Amino acid sequence: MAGVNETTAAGTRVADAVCERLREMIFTGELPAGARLSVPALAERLEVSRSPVRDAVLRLVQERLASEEPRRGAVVAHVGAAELVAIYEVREVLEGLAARLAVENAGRRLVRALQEALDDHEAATRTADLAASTEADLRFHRLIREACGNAEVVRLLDDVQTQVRLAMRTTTVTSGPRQALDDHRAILTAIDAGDATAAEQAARAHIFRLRALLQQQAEVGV
Amino acid sequence: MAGVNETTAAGTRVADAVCERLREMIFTGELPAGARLSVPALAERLEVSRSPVRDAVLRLVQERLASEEPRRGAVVAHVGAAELVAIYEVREVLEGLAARLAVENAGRRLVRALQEALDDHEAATRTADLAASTEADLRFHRLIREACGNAEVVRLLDDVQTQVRLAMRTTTVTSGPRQALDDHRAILTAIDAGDATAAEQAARAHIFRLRALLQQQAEVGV
DNA sequence: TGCTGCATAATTGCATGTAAAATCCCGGGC
DNA sequence: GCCCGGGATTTTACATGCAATTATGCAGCA
Repeated sequence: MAGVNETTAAGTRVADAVCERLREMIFTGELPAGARLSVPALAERLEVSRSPVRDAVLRLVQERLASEEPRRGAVVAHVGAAELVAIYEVREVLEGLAARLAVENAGRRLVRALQEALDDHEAATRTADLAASTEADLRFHRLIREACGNAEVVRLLDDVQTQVRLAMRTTTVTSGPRQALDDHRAILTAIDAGDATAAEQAARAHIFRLRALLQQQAEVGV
Repeated sequence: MAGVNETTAAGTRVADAVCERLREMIFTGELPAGARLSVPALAERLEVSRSPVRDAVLRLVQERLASEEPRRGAVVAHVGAAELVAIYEVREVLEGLAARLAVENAGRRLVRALQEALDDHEAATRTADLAASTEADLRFHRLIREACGNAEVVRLLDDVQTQVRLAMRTTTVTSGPRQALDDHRAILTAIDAGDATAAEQAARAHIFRLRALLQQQAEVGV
């Protein structure tokens, strides 16, 4: 029942399924930050042998969802407020770059998709639908980075998002939804106008404000 | 003889030694881009069993020194001109960020170390000592990123440098040494003046020019 | 109660066996 | 000459065994 009961799709390795399952367990909190990732224990729990579990845990370490010390095993990584701030400093310039490149590479279709995400976001905020609001927010950012035409940027921002998700499990971060909407509108306006520099500035300003909020909340938390 | 003849230091795993040895083989060209990383063959060559070799190859894949397709093994990654340009777009904003943070965090000691690196770079350029010139160049950039106080930035720029080194094995990139010196002087001047914005701009402009050179050479190559 | 030291148990990291799949080699057909 | 198909060979990915190391539990002592 608790096994890796995936429909073994073509070319699927057990290690991939285990890795995905472990990610899920981490993000749902089933494996909280600091939990030991014992290979034999997980192998029994997931009803597979130790080899694919070992591979999966090593991958999680590489992805920094887990941290390890040699000969002492791996534990679910803990992303603290300080690390999150550092990540947001990086995110600021990467989102700025993505917005600039998106203007240079993309066309009307992007603008329409962004407008739609923004409308959904607005509607979800009005009805206080947190899940839909978060989804539309994430979609807005994903549309921009996937339109930027730079695979490195996409990969790095995906990593950033993963780390942020992990941090959310321990650090509470409530970004003001109204501010985010205003920021997104400014970004869309710049992209719509074809102004790459303005888009970069607006995207950076957006993340800058989120980071300021983070730091503020971290200080209160301390 | 060809084995992993490391002095097995405390806490050292065989897999670590193998990973380091494989990196070395990749960067020296002993394993050229596209070469298959056959686990049994490497295990025999390095005189270890297949397990640590497997772990090492998986890590190289995660580091993107190798690429793999499921069930078809891994090969040494090939970083083409297009990928390198994408990497330099990212590098531009990251070096800019590092320079800005360095101004905000560091003090006189950084300025002195940078001045020294710049002097060495200048001297090496005058005597046409390519190795010393490259070393001083790399040192200048390393000093800045390690002074920035953001572990994420350091890690990402280290990754960038690794990818660039890998690309150098296939793509020839000769950056104009005089331009680099001028750029570095401008960066140092801004840092010395404590002007974070100017430092960010100067660092970005430096990488921007390197990227323009890359694109130019790539076009000639095509 | 709280700490120390030892025996037990569990885990890590490496070695090796194996089925299924991919690659390679080579002769035959067009 | 060039492409296709079939069998031998290699390789991958998983399973499992094992020694060294580390964590754990527990008795004894202050």
